[in-house]
Amino acid sequence: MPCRYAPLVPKHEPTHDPARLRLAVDRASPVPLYFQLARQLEAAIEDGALTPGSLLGNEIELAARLGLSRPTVRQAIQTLVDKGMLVRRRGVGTQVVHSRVARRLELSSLYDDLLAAGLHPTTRVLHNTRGHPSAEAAAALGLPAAEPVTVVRRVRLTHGEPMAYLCNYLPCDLLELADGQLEATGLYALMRRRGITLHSAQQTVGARTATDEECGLLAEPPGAALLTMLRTTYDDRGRPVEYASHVYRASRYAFEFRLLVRA
Amino acid sequence: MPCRYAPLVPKHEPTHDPARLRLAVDRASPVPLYFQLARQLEAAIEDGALTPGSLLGNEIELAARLGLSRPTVRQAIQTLVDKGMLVRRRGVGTQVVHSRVARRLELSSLYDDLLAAGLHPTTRVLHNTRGHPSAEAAAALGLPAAEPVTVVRRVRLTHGEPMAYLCNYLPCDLLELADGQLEATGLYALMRRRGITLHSAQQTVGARTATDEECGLLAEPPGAALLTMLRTTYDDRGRPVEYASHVYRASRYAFEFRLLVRA
DNA sequence: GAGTGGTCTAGACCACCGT
DNA sequence: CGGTGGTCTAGACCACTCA
Repeated sequence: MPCRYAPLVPKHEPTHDPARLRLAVDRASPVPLYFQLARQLEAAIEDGALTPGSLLGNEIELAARLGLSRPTVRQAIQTLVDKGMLVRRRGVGTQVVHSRVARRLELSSLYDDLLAAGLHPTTRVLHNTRGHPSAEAAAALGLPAAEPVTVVRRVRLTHGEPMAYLCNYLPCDLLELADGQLEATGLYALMRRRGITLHSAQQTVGARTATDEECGLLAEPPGAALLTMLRTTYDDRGRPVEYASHVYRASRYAFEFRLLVRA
Repeated sequence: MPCRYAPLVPKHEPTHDPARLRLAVDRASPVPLYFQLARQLEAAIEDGALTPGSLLGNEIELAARLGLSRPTVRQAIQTLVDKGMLVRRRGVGTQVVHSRVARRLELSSLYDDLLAAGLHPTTRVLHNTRGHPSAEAAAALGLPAAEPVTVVRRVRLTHGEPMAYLCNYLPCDLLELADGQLEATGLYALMRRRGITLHSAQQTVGARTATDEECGLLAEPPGAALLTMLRTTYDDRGRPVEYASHVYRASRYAFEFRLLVRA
């Protein structure tokens, strides 16, 4: 058999007829119409009712079928295009992307990720006091080096096994952190609970060999490779709200994420 | 001095008057109006004409001043919100984000990144033949394990110093790769040149200690920590076009990127 | 209550794709 | 050439924030 790279969609025809999709919006609902439609299309793709490569049917017709205006339908489609689930081609149509990769792009909390993965995360608080930040931490937070900050050092475990060693620096009047809270949940959840809206983060991911102290904390043999992450997190006003220096056991953790090519 | 976390914008007033911004669109230009406006706002932010925290002025007025409709102005603003440069708040206004972090989110080519950083990247091709893929590579590309693929192994250097060891697997009828081309430029540039439109990628970043072979290729001492990346790249039709297994010298390379919290 | 962004409509013309 | 998405208009009403 020759080495072929056949297109996955030989013709631009819908695999299932998208006209048969059960789509309807509820105008009495407080949920925006474009959002209702986007959710239904997303569900149809995940259920397999809209198969990869199938065409969606043109926007005008879709709008007429649903009793919506075209801009509203476009807005719904756009949100899925932004998520990478649909692709638009002028003169062709809107097509469901083939790859079924997990969507992961948002700023995620390690605790929530582990919880969602069923890994029973727990936290051991080593340190939770005011202290002076390192030079990088002060610079990242935009504070003078003499200004004290909240310093939190934790070991994160899954099923009782150490997974990561987390150092975090926060402006000290941002929120109060009780040890009990830090053991019960993640830092981001505590920040959200205090009305802080996270907006973006700058991350640097690297690797190095573990120090003796880290080997002890993480139960790794001497000379083990660790995955490192430095992160500065900003709220929706653009204020830095956290500087983090984390190390992960490379034998038990890796970063997984998806990138979209921006237009 | 007490530990204060003063808001960076004491009052919601523009630091510079955005009404004085020199904004104008050219209706004769083939460039979309919303895009022209977005570019000008972006430039104003980067120049400092729009200072972090300043308000943009309401959309209605901005539209009137430019002779545009409000949806068009909204579209321009939305592109900058998506980039993380602006923040909208209902009842308040549209505000320039404070943090001046580099925007980096797109799927990037190592070669282009190094070139842009002035690091004079070069490539040594170790291997460029058809061969059988590993099980993971075949699975990632959606091909049977018996199907031969193009296997490319390269060492990437900067200023003559090894930086990374790159193994790539491609469907073999996707494109022809001459050694000379691989030495002169990056793989993504060659793919684009062949009309392949990259769309998204799934990446896994981890760490491990180097093997003896890798130490030799990368001029690292035994037991050195390496940064590893596995990547599957898809084109705009959703077809997998590349599976990559890269290792980077942790002493000379780290991944840097920015995350936005999705709404 | 005044002002803001969030949503929505019913049209219009253009640019690009494939046949 | 017909059909598709890309862009744009001139309004409208609502929800939220803040004084």
